[in-house]
Amino acid sequence: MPELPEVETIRRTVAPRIVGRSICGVEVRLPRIIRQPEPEEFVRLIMGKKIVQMERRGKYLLCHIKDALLVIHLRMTGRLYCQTGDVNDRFARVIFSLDDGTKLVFADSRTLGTIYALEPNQMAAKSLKGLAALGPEPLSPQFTEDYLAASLRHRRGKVKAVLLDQTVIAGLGNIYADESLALARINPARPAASLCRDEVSRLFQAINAVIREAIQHRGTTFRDYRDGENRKGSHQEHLRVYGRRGLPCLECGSLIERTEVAGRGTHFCPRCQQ
DNA sequence: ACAGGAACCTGATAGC
DNA sequence: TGCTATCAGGTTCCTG
Repeated sequence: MPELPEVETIRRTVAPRIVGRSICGVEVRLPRIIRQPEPEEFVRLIMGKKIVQMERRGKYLLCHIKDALLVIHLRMTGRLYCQTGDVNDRFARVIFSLDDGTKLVFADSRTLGTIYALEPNQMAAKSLKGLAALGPEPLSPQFTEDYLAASLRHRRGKVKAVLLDQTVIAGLGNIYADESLALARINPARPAASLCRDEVSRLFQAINAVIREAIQHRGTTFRDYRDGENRKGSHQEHLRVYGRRGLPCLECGSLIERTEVAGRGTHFCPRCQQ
């Protein structure tokens, strides 16, 4: 499940291989991946254009192309990687050919991923709702302890639900929400508004630390995730609670439990996270 | 306005 | 062994 650290790792590995190149071919094997505009118009809009820059916002990848913006979201099982030669991947859904022979492959077993192309006027209008509504990035100056405190204070839901809300913080998903709460020693089911200032402070530090660590480890590969060169990450070797049901807590030895919170599988230490 | 849940999807896995 | 039901979770959409 690509979250911020995985998408950032993909950006870092893909960008050097595509920035400065021009798109000379687009093979759309599964048209419904292309959400906007219609696939034929999509191809016309980006064909022959030079890729100027690649950035990430939350879990979105933004390829700035001359006079257009290519937006990619990997959702659950999407992958984006570069290769040369024939594409044998049975899950390849859209393949961009570049003018140096590189192929940029969007592959997705579950086909929930989405690709958009925006024209300059739409880029200004922020026509993609989810992208336009994103909250601040962890590790950015806009994401402060005061902001997190305010975001939690006037919420009635559970703290984990707030962490998963992309309009509050951009880029956290199920893995890093659980990991952040574990490091902060806060129970995921706690009402968001019930956290005291010290807990908010710990959570703020934990989110930043977890995201920073995970980027350093080039993301978490549970099953599907691969970087832009089709390699696995290594952060799965450093997880505190996610996927560790029944295994001992690294702090206290209690067995990690798995429940459901905010409609998601949720992992926590019953002793450290009261 | 906000919270909660279903729908979208299909490969992997658990259970019979 | 082989089949079927269930699970996985990011986002959007719908309902209360």
